[in-house]
Amino acid sequence: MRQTDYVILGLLSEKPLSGYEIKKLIDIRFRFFWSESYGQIFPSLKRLNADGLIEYYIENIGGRNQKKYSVKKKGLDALRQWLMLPVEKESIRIELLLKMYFSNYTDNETMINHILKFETSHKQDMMLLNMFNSELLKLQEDESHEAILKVIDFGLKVNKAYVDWARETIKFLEGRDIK
Amino acid sequence: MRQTDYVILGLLSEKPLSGYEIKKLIDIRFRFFWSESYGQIFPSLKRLNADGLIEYYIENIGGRNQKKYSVKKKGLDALRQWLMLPVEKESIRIELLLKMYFSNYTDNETMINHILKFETSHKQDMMLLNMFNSELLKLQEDESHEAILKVIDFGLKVNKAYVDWARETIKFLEGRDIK
DNA sequence: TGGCTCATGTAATCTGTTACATGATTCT
DNA sequence: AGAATCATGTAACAGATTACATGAGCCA
Repeated sequence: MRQTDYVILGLLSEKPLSGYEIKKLIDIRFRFFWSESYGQIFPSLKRLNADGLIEYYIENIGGRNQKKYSVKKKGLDALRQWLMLPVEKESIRIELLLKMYFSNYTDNETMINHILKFETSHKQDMMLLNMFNSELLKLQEDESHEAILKVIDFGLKVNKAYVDWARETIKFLEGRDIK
Repeated sequence: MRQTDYVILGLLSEKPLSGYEIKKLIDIRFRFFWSESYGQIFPSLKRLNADGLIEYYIENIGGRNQKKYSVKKKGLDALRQWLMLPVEKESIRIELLLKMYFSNYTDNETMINHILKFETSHKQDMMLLNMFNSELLKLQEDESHEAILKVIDFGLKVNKAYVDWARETIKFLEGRDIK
């Protein structure tokens, strides 16, 4: 059992999904802290099914076939076990900071452009997070989306830090440019 | 040429280093945004040397042999080229957020403990960053450590966001506990 | 003397991405 | 008709970690 397996079990615990839908969900909801490729998702579904943690039925929506997977008791048990296990150290790789660190070997303009792209991309993320946030608040089902709201809040805080840093650093580099 | 190669070229551009020293530097200075294992570093040094981007001499310090690598012109050129290339999208995997997202399948106490560990670890990171920061300021060589200070500032901002979130979320979960 | 850190390195394994194949449906 | 999206899947490759091997000097 690897991390991909648990992400899938977790998502299926909400409602039955196809591999394709799982990929889309991860890309949208988890974009700022997780990612998976088809090359991970489909083999994982195959294994989980073979091991009796999930099952599927073929659903036909508008003449289109989908393999809808749902989680079985054994799968939920595995999910619960995993949730109690110590959290793996997060893995983070930010090439931009590497380039910033060694930036005395390039010019200000290059670095400013790199950071501008970074800023734009994370402003985008913040917008998406804000949208997702207000959608959840609208539902107001009293049913605990609280945990999810906390995850969104994490994203907003961290992305704000990113964007703030980018702004300040661009200003700093521009200021140095004039001299 | 992969990312590991450029990290090494960048570090060697400051001063000659052994593979062992490179590993230590990355673990300490880059800990909050990068990591490399020996299984990446040593083969990379071998390749870079074979391709004429770096060279080495054996240094004997206190009877202990070290292969000190230094970067050659071809290596610096490669570094400069890479700095101008578009920045790779950062890759981030935070298992804690996955567990938070699915936390309705476990109890508050478990989650609080997970988050406490996270908080402690990132407070530690902040302390290290602050130390590194004041050391650099002391040097005050006027020689531009500015870029490095900016990298540290990034770390401080992001880790502060982590710790703030952790504090708030623990409070929230504890509050829910009493009810 | 035994354990720790220094120091270099590799092989096996695992993880993850990319590119491709296939085919149906929907949209323009 | 042709392009885009839906949908499932795999093989090849690339990237990265882990565990191990080896050996020397340092410290208690």
